Amino acid sequence: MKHSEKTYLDELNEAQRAPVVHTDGPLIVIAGAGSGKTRVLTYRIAYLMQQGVDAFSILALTFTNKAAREMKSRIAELVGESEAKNLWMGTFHSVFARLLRAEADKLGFPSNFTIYDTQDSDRLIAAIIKEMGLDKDIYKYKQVRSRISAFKNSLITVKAYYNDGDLMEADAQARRPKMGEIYRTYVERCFKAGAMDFDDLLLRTNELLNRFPEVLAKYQDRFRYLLVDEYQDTNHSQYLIVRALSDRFQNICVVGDDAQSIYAFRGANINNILNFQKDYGEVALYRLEQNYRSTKTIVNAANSIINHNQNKIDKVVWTSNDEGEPIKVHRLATDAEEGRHVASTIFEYKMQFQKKNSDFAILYRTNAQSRAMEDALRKRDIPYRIYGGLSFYQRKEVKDVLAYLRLIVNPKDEESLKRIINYPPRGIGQTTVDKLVVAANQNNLTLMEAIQQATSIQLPVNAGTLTKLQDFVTLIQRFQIENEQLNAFEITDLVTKKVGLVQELKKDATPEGIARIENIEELLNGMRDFTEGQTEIVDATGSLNEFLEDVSLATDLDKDDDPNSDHVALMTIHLAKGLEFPYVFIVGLEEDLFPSAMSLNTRSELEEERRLFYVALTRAEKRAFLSYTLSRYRWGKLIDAEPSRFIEEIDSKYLEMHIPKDNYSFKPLMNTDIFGDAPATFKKPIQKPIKEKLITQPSQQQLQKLRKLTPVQQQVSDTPDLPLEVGTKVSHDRFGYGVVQSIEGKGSDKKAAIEFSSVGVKKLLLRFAKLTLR
DNA sequence: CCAGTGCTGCTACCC
DNA sequence: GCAGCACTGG
Repeated sequence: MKHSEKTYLDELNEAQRAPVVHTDGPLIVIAGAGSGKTRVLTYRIAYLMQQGVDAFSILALTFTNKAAREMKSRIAELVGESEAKNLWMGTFHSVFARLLRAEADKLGFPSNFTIYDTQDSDRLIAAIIKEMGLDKDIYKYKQVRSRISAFKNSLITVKAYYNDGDLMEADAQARRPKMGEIYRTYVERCFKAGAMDFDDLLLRTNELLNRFPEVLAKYQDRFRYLLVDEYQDTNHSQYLIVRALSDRFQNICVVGDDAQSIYAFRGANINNILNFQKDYGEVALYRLEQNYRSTKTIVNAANSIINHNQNKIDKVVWTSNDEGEPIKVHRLATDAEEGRHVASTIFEYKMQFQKKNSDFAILYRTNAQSRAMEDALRKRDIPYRIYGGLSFYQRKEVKDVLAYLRLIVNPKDEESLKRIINYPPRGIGQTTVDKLVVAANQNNLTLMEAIQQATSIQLPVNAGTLTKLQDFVTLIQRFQIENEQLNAFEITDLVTKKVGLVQELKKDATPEGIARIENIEELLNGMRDFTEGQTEIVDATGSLNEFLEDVSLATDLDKDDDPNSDHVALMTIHLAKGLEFPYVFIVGLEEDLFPSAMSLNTRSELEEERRLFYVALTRAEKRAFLSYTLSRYRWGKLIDAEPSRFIEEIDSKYLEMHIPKDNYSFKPLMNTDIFGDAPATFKKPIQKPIKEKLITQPSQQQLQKLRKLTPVQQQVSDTPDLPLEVGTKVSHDRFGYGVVQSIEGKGSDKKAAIEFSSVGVKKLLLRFAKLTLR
């Protein structure tokens, strides 16, 4: 069903409508959190199309593939599916990967080039450092990789590096004078392997547009309308691409929020948004300041945080929503306690207000914090899903399968070959691979070619090894022939069976081993869905090529949720950008964790952490819960923690503090200053006399401690956090086994109707009933 | 060449 | 607390 133009413009407020109907020329939309910025982008595209702009000439760059998909399907609702299909929409990386495949030959790359992920890059860099005989303790591959990445994101090519005395000097000072050589070798090897890393997708696009004016002209002419979401998070390389493409028509609309810029660490340049008005002439500026997402309390609390930053564009985010509930702040003794507290609060809210699991999100600064949360949720039988972390496609067993597929598609791929040439073991060891690499480099061949020409280049291996190598090449070549006839699913199925990957994994009967086999099965299922899903799209073939492209740029967030599953979401704050949840827990609000210890050196880094906190808080619609601990496990050790400065930065009138007095005793004596000053860890803590609603039932803490001692059967009591809900199976001393039918009342009056197999339904006052879970 | 063991470094985030 | 890697003995 097509909406008429009027209908959907009516769905926007005045501030939102203005940038939607301002079709031509450069414009910037500064959009506060929750102000409907996605809506503006979506409707703007729909509006352009209704004004007669061809879908083919619109390019929209989003921050995640998921955002692109959602926007596209919404546009399809507005203007029709067949039209929306022709839009170019996606992340910078996926859009320009596609463009590069079309133009790859100009840069000397095969059109089916492989995309190296971070791990591939790391392995290649580590190999190069080793081959060059450098000290791996000085040349740490991760540091080298991130430096190379920084070069690329600033458009510093190898040549530019060698022309820049300061850069070389800096590396020499850092005792890494060979940095340039590593960089050069890395670029050469990627090129020879027909591979691009993530940064190359942007760097090579710039190269393409700079070196080939006719290519630039072609795409300038094609993409007459550009839209860029999350513009505050673009890096220099992305900025230059946008700049180049929009240069001719200048119909460019960028949307962003400087207060939500959280990716400077990976090269994002906040100046891109701050300087937009200088970069283009006659820029129209629109502000979206009304927040539709959150309560007044949350919006104002968030404002009070961000006001501590110096570097910002002035804007006032406001809302006409309800006042809402104060933000709760809890102090817990340990990370495990924090987990239990979060889990029981979720449980309590679910019971009291009939909430779904998906109404809750737990946000943390680092992935490592998920464990304590998981443990607690699992004990409470609360379904959850962890987003991010090690993504599915990065798991070892999955990458092994993918390496076969990548090698079939692109036999030059060095990293994939090295990964699987002896997996499953086929008698080709490290020594042989080392010889192969040397021979390939000396003769300027790919590894695969070096094997094929082993005799003529006099590869120094014995006859047995040579046969094994040649058998491997034959295996891959057979697959290549098969691949011409088969779709992605069929070829993968064939590979896993023929190579015996699953048999190899079956040797390991541990739960981890079984999980690995299941992952491979899941990969196959995913591929089946992919191939079947592709049949509707005209120019898609369901080929392995396309699948691998999708996979290398997929993120964990992109994986569709099963619509039937209802779970609590666990993720880092970075990942939560752009999302919203009724109830949000922000955990681990401790100095050195959040703000991260690595951010404390400069003001700008600290300000980025603060923006990160702003992003976290503004995810919440109804209520936010903050917590911190007095000690937590980090790197396997229990370390002391002090409350994050960010808590103090929130205007205290929005807070409700829950600081139990008793768990001061958890502080080790060591931390008391022997000279009698206040303990150093409590530098002006959070005990200022705020509208304190201290916990009225001290039993809660005690109970949690009690539970810790009796983990087998939890004693049910009258605390609001008891894990009882309709359907809970319980056991009673006298009546035996039963199932909870309904719950009424609260506090000490809470009753449950329980159906016992022996005596039928009984209504019990939970204060007295001695129930245990079973 | 391979399997088992000990050591290291990580935990800041993502396409 | 764990994963990935290097080293070593068979």
